[in-house]
Amino acid sequence: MDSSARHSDHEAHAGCALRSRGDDCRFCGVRHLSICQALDVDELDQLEKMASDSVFEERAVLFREEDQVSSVFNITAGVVRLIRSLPDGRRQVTGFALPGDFLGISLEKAWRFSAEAVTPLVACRFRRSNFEVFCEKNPHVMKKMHEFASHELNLAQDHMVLLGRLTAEEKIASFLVEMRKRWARIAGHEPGLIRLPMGRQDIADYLGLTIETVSRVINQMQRDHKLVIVPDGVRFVDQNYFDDLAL
Amino acid sequence: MDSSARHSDHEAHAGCALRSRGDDCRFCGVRHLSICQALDVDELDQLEKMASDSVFEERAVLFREEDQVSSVFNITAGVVRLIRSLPDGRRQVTGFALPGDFLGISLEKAWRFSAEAVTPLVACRFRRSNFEVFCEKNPHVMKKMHEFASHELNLAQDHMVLLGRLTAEEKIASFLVEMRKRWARIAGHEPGLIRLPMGRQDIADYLGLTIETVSRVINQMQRDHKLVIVPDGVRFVDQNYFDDLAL
DNA sequence: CGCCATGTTGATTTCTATCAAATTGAGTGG
DNA sequence: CCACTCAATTTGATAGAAATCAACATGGCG
Repeated sequence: MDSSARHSDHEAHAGCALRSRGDDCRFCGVRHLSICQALDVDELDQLEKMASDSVFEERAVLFREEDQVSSVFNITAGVVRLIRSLPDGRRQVTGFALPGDFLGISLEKAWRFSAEAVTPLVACRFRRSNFEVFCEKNPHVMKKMHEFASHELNLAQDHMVLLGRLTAEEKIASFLVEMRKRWARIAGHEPGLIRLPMGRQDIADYLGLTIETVSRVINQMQRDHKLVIVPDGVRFVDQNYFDDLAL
Repeated sequence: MDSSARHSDHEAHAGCALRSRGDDCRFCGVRHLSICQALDVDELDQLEKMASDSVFEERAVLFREEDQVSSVFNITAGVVRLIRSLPDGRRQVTGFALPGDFLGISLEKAWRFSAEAVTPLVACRFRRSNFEVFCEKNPHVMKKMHEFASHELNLAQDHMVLLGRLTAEEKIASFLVEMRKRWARIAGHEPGLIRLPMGRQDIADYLGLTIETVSRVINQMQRDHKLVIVPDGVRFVDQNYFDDLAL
């Protein structure tokens, strides 16, 4: 859609060295992480005809809770926050979508959460109606969708334990370990730097804490020489400390 | 399998007037609520050959976290608690399975949570290997499975908001409203009595609270004439109060 | 250089957990 | 039928973790 999506400056902002899909699914940097890993060359061809690259600025809204699901997205580069809001303004961030993650797994008519770009974003976009037909015509794509949904469900249950039963310190440690694992999977190796492109408020809303508590706990961890805070993220100093605390 | 499953005393204990599957899926009391609603007469026949009624006593363990998934279950009568435990004994109840609910939607090799009977229980049991083949041979069964998983995912996100952002009072109100809705769907009408077959500790572990807080909040609601506590459940007095507080 | 959003730090409050004890109630056996 | 037992629940007193309220610092950007 927008060829600037492939420019390296976008990728740098997105906190991810992966290329966007560009014009050819076969060269897609996130294919091995995404729903597309299930597809053979022929299916990939079909899918490519339906796909368009879509670029969003930081803070852009991809869709809002209650909106009709007219498109589904495969994140190519950048980070998205998924938000459920209460009428009085309280927010729960139910997850962060990273490169390779898919938005629209549920095939329901309306979104049940909002999605906002945390960083500049590139996403592979499909019209929902086309995508649904594609799924129903390819049983093993449907199965892969179901596997993704099952995986999401497990992650959601992990997160319930975190929200319901962990202390603030354990929540932060679990979050940092989770981010380290997810970036490692994307990069293909354990990164020295744990990138945290989302702000403190987003982390707080993800962990069921306040921004002050998030700030205090992370800064206390630095004072205790468990990590160092660096621009755009943190670096673990005492790996064991985190592995012991994390869920 | 065990014909005593259909005796009325079991059903009374199970807190549900529904009949078990018995020998014939066509007469199953929870069919319209369950995965089986998607099946035509022929598929129902195939499924019936794979099914066996399975009875559990109160407190019986259906399976534990990490166990191989050798069977999947469709709850016919009674209530199950789904539990994730931390090494130090902290527990999070991730959900309660009621009649019509399916355990084993994810088709992974190992369970990610434990399941224990809260009441005497009747479940329709399938060997996992058979069931998986059945799903893959019937694309619209796979689709129905995926719809169930998507629905679970939405419920999980609702629960994240509850755990992360609601006060104790709001959590209790939301829980009671949730139980009222779920029993209403099963009974086919709004019940006067909201059945709570699970103990206070289970409710606490579901809501991320302590047993003392659950007890205090419910009893305070009674003192404030918002509800009355009755054997096996509660009865709403001030419906508006709950609708206003609930998520 | 100064503005505004974001993040940090400090003081205090509040909600819920914790610790402790009393009460209820279902099931058991005399 | 009633006393007894044990688990579940309720209630009370206190402690503690995180929220709230309030400045203050930082840092990117026009």
